[in-house]
Amino acid sequence: MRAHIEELIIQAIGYLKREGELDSELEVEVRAERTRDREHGDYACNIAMVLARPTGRKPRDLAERIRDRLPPSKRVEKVEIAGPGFLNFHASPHYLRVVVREILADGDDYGRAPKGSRGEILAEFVSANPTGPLHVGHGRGAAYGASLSAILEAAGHRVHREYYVNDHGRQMDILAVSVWLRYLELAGEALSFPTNGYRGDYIFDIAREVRARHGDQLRHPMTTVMDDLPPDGEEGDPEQHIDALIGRARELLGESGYEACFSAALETMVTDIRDDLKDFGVEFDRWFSERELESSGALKRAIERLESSGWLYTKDGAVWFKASEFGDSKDRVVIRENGRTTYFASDVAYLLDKLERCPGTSLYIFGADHHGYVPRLKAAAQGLGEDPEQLDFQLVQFAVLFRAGKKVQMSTRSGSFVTLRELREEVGKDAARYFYIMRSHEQHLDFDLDLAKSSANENPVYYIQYAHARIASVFRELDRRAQRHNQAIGEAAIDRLDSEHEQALLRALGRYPEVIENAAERRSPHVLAHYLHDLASGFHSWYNNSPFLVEDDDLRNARLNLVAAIGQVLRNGLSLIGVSAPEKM
RNA sequence: GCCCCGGUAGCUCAGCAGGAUAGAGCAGCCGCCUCCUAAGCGGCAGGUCGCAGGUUCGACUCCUGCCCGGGGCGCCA
Repeated sequence: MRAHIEELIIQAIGYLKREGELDSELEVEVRAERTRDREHGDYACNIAMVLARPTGRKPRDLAERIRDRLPPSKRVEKVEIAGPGFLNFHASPHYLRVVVREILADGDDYGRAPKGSRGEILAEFVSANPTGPLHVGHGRGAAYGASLSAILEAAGHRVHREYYVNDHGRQMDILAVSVWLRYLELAGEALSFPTNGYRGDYIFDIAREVRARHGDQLRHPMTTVMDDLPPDGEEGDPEQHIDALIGRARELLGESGYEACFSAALETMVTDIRDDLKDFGVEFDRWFSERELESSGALKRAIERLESSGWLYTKDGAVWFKASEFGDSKDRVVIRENGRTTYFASDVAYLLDKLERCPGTSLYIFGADHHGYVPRLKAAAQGLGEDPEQLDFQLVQFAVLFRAGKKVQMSTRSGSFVTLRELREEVGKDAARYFYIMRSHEQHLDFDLDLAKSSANENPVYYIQYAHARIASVFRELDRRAQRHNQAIGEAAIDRLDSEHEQALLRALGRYPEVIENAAERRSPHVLAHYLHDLASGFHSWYNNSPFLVEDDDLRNARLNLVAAIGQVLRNGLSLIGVSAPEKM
């Protein structure tokens, strides 16, 4: 509808240009917007005020000229000029009639643009290191990424969802060693666990598995393990200690023994994360392994590409990328003095791989703490000879849990953090998904656990779900009365929906496709969450105001059409944000 | 020091590609179940849109500076 109105105005201006009323060179960007006040019709356009300056004419005069030239439209009842020169468009009854029919006909597809009608997007999100279970911070990225991906898809984009698995670096080695040490403990060795090791209980679980599979094969006496290692903790450097321990593990276990610990840890963690996310309604098309970048040659290829364009140089024994040439604050090391590639090198390789596979947009969804990556990845894109505009970064701010009005403290190292799984078990998937995205992702989130768990009216999730359940219950009651909903009769009598509540609901339903579009463009699922809350509110209000199951066949069926349409839109919207639409509560 | 978010009603937040009287939920107060689920509805009350300049016919929205809160700045991952 909005696009339709904009088109009408563009045509009107075109006429005026041809008639010489307006300078044909004049550049105009027409934008219609939803009015806030019903008094102002349904859509308003400020184009007359915008053009007043360059043309040196009075806005109201211009507005009249434009109105006179507007092509007729069945969807527009009247156009008024108001205030300083707004063009106010009132939707026609015809348009409102069509809305319900369209929703009932399209069903689950209502509000969905044709697949592929917009560009292709590769969305990467979560990508948490597989060194431990997901915590509540990852939860927000997961909920946001999944909801946004679904919305983008509904808006017509082709979307690829990817999780980048950091299965390569030092953290993974530390994880493997942690597992091995716990294994040794289980085998009966006495040891003091390194300060920087991973301490969570899940490490024991993995160690038990390793032991079940390999028995005592990987056992070495602690005296050998610790022999001559730099000290840990207070009197030493924990970093040096753990690195030496990694070296020792490789030495004693050999390639295959070490790999046993490593892959047991990796597989267990990735599987655990995958299951966790699946239960959260978050699924990926691809789990992209960092190690694959090396084995597939992508890493080498990316570095060569930077090299051949002359963006690499050697300093202090390391190879650097001239990121500062492209606006990054400093140059970045690609190959370290010790010959190993950096994490950044993998990022560049993964980026190259993404751009080769997806010709559209590479969407990065990061935690806000990663904002420093933005300039360096844009620099990388340019260094590769690609367009940095293809990269889209969305930074998700932190979520802080509150219980009984107090902040819930989290500490990652100790292993006593609140996991996503725990959160899900406590408040449920629906509430968690909704709460995570109900606020703008650019906004810090106070996650109120008590509110999320509350089954009272203050909980917005239940409020929306309740509207849907009530709708289902209306049809159950109809059934109980042995009556049938006749859509055709309702459609013929659609003009009977003339109360304020009904008119407002028709307008709200018609707005849904624009909400999807807007939420997609702004990368903001919260826009949809708010809309659904609004729609539910409109429904509850109507529900209390007038009965649906009335004697009058025409009126009853017309109202049931509207009720069914609202249920459909609630369902469609909720499914995009991963919240269920219950039939009963 | 530099960079990124935010500062709107008592609380949590919408609104911000400039527009017509600044919105919602919660909390507070007052009402509504012989009726399709009261997990609901109606009403009242509540705001110097952090502060100061600037751009504009018009600024919560854009620009600059400052103040306050959160986060980030590695040959770590």
